[in-house]
Amino acid sequence: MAQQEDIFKKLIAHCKEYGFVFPSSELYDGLGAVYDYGQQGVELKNNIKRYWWESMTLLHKNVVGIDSAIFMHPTIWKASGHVDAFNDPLIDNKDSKKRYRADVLIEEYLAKIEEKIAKETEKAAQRFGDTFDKVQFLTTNSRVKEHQAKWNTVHEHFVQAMKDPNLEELRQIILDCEIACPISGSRNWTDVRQFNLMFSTEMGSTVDGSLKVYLRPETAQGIFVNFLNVQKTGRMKIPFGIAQIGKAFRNEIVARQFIFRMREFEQMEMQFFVRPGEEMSWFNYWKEVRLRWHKAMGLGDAKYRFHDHDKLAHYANAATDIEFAMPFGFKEVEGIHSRTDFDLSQHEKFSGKKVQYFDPEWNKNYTPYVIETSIGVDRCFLSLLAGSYHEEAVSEEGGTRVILKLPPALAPVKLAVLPLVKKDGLAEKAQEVVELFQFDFRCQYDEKDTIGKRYRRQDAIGTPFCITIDHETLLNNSVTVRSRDDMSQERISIPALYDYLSPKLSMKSLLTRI
RNA sequence: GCGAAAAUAGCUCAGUUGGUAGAGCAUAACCUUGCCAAGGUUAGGGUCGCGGGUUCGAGUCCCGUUUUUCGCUCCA
Repeated sequence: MAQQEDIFKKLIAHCKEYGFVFPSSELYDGLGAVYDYGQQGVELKNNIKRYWWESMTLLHKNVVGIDSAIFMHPTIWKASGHVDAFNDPLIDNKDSKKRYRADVLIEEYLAKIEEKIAKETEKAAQRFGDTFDKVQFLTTNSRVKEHQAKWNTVHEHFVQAMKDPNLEELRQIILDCEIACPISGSRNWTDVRQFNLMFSTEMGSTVDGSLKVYLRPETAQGIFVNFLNVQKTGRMKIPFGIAQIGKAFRNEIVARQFIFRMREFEQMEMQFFVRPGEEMSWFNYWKEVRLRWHKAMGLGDAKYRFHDHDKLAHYANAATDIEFAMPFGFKEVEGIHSRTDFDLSQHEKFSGKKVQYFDPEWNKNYTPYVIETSIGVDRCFLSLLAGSYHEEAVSEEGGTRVILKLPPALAPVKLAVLPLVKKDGLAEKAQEVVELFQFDFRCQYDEKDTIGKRYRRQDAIGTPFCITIDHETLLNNSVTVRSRDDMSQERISIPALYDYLSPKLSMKSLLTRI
């Protein structure tokens, strides 16, 4: 594990050194859990997105894409459950380090008082038997009246404090009632804080007339609210899917582990709409399809596994994660959820508009069920880097070769064109080769330093092939093609290069492996 | 959020009881060489994370703060 963490550190350093990922706003000491993609990183990231997009929209005739706005009507987040679920007032016990919902602690306290009253009543009922008058007992017994008074005061205070809600008042109630932590037994509490995981901002330029809008915490809702638009204008028949790639934002309390958990991140989501009752077979279908997509990248099948959820979210009736062997353990890269008809039903309820599908075969309307596949672009990016980073001992002096064994179709730079020497017209010849491929493959030209150094530089960014122009090139128009993974070389004539390289570098080569 | 550690050139680090900020690699230019890193010459690059305090004087001591890492906590 220590060795693994060491590799993780090297990976982060490598990302910065070679222009894959930079900490955001580094010039100003950085911004927590936000990162920028550099010149190599953006290419790799775009290639990942293209691989996903084409696998969804080209390989599945019934999957189409959209690109919805980040800003959405605020009520959408009420319907989805995000506003309520993300707004709890929380308080920490400093001794046990446990975190509680402040309102739950107070409610539990009130429930205890109610219990006490009930017990007193029960005891009295047993003592007096048939002559017991419950109403009279409750209004006259001094101990019960004391409990009742306490309950009333606290409850009134509580309701008042929850209105805005007033966090200081909530804490005061906890202190007044001498509520103790169930674990440590202490009353050493922090302030009550509200953790809202959604970022919000104001829409509209005047302060008074502005509307509070949220930065979407997931892209899925943009698909759900466009379900009818796409279904009707695209004449889509169930089953069909809608795919989307886009940014999402979560104000994480603890954001760690490099780009694994960021406050601003990118998702690739596909919502697949199916008939009620058929969701489980589609769930299993997409599980397998998605796993094959990951494995086709060739990082090693053993690095992936499913993790089925025991505890399901409120909207799901089945859920699994595809986990990848990150340097810090197996971690979720993609989630596959059977979301039932929860989201569409909620939007029907909150919008007041019918969100249903007329099935011509069944000859009736229904709310479709949804299978969701949701993958984090950044997590996929991280898994690719972690899975392709290799160090090889090469020379006797103890030198190591650092290689990113990226899938060739996803590599930021596909070809490096290198003149063996600058003089004798080799540099000019190399430029011709660069121009020959400029519309087909991303090429990098490099004439600086020895040829060995240049090979190493390309290895470090994962360039699959290096083309070297030497003196023989001028004689017979052939070049050497050097492979990244095994350093082997092959002599190919320039006119034959395209047919040699294209099958190895094209996106099609990757897509056909799924 | 709590606790611990760290922060000096692009990277890895050195910097003596507190006394003018260094090395290697990397980068750029030129010369030399040419198929798997580390030939020569020269140059650029740091208000030592930021702010305050102690001191004649702070990279060094003290306080605060920011960022990062680790552990706990949290996690649709």
